[in-house]
Amino acid sequence: MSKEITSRAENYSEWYNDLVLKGNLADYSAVRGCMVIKPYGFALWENMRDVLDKKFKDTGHVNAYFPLFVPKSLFEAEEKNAEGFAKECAVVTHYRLKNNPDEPGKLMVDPEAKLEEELVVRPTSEAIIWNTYKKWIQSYRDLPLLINQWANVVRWEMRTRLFLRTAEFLWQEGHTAHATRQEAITEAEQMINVYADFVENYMALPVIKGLKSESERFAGAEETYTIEAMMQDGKALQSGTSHFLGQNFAKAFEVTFKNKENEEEYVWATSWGVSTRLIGALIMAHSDDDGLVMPPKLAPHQVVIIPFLSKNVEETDSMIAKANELKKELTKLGIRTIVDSDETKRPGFKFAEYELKGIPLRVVIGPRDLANGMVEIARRDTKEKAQFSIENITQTIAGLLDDIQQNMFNKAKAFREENITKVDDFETFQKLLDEKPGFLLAHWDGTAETEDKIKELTKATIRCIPLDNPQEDGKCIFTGKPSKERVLFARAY
RNA sequence: CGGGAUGUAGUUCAGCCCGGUUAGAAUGCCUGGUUUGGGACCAGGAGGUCGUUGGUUCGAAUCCAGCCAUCCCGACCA
Repeated sequence: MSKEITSRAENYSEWYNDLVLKGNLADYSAVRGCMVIKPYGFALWENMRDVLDKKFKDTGHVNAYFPLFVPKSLFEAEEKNAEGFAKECAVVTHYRLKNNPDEPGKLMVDPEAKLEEELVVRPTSEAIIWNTYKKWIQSYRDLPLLINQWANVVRWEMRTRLFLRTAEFLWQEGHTAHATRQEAITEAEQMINVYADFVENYMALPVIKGLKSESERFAGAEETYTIEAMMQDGKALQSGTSHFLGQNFAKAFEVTFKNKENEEEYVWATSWGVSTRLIGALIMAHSDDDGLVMPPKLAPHQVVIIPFLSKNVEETDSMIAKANELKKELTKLGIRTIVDSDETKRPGFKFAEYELKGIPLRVVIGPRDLANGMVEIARRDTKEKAQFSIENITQTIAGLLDDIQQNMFNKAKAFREENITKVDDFETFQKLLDEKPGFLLAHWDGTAETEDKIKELTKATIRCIPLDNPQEDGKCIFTGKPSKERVLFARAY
């Protein structure tokens, strides 16, 4: 009532904004293009971060932290990388303010305090990190160097959207150095697999792994691996990337090592990252017109217990005691549980509120059911309500959480399968994009010109060349030239 | 960076076209009471230098100009 959500059918992007704002994940700030991540949204990010961080450590990586500022001379060292990001860099030019003599009480940039060299606020950290690696790497014995950092970066985007594209965002960036080309490629592949595993098994969102075409590749990379997920409006969202950087950065920053034969060699590099954008993906993939739907494995709260309260103080106290007792048992099993015994809010209000927040399970403890040894459990994903015996209730709840996790994945996967189409002529290709948004598998002649033209005409881009792609002879959908495999096209966020 | 819009109570907005005593509503908040199995009701109360600077005027939320900020749609991008 007080928190009306725009329906998906009515306006998909307003629906998305409503969920973020009314679901208490984030808020607009006074800073252009920058959002405030609220406690509920940050708790979600922390859960994602914890899982990923463990996966990184399990694959041999360690965390470190590098500076926010990159001197311009370092930033420009790797030309392609610099060129790719130049248009969206925030730059620090001064280090001091002073009182404005013309406007008392106001401050102005002190022209005396101009920096000798401008500092770029990192849009990504390759430059500062490779400048550091130069000092750290001398011998093959120093390799591989496997470092990750959790950080914020700034990209001065023209147009921003909560979580999907903000001027400042949080992410992790792994930067590794290797002795051989093959080892670096193996690392880049390993990390895209780590991401795919995370997104599929924790976010309950199926992804397509693939390689970026040359024009979609990361600036400075030889090869970019990507995972692409489908949102409920059929658009693609790039959810994570892992780059094989070749020796580009090693050469730009002169990072060399002595191999066992005492020969000087440039090191091989990778970098890989995922950002708070994943939160946007999670929202758009699973939520409905009643609010957020959180996958149990990442939900800040997995279970909310609502005891029914009445005028009968004794009865109310016993309901609250039961609720707290259950919470204790669930917490012991590692299930994140909250109890809402707020007497000033009616149940209906609470139901709506927790549905909006997307809490996977709602357990209602009331005198009526309890008399029969039952509690009511409602699941957020299907909206089903049912009575369950209070005996073994913790097992029941644990089982339901697993079931929801699996169901959400299956549902998202079924939706994706329904909306992937093989297309063999351009007319159908265009028609489908407008009438039935989704992913299109089509033949492409492999040239950037064709890719550009298709993009210009349809706004669809090549999301990736899927890994393990079946090889089949065909003709480019646009030019008719021969092609060996289909690539994935879609409109994207 | 082009196009569109907005800025008034914590929030969403009305009032502005056609200037005039004390700037309204809903919701939220506080107090008291009745309620509580799907977004309760009654009564009382607090809360605004109308984004900002300047101009016109006897008088500006309202008219004019500048500035600032935010949102939406495009192009660009994780």
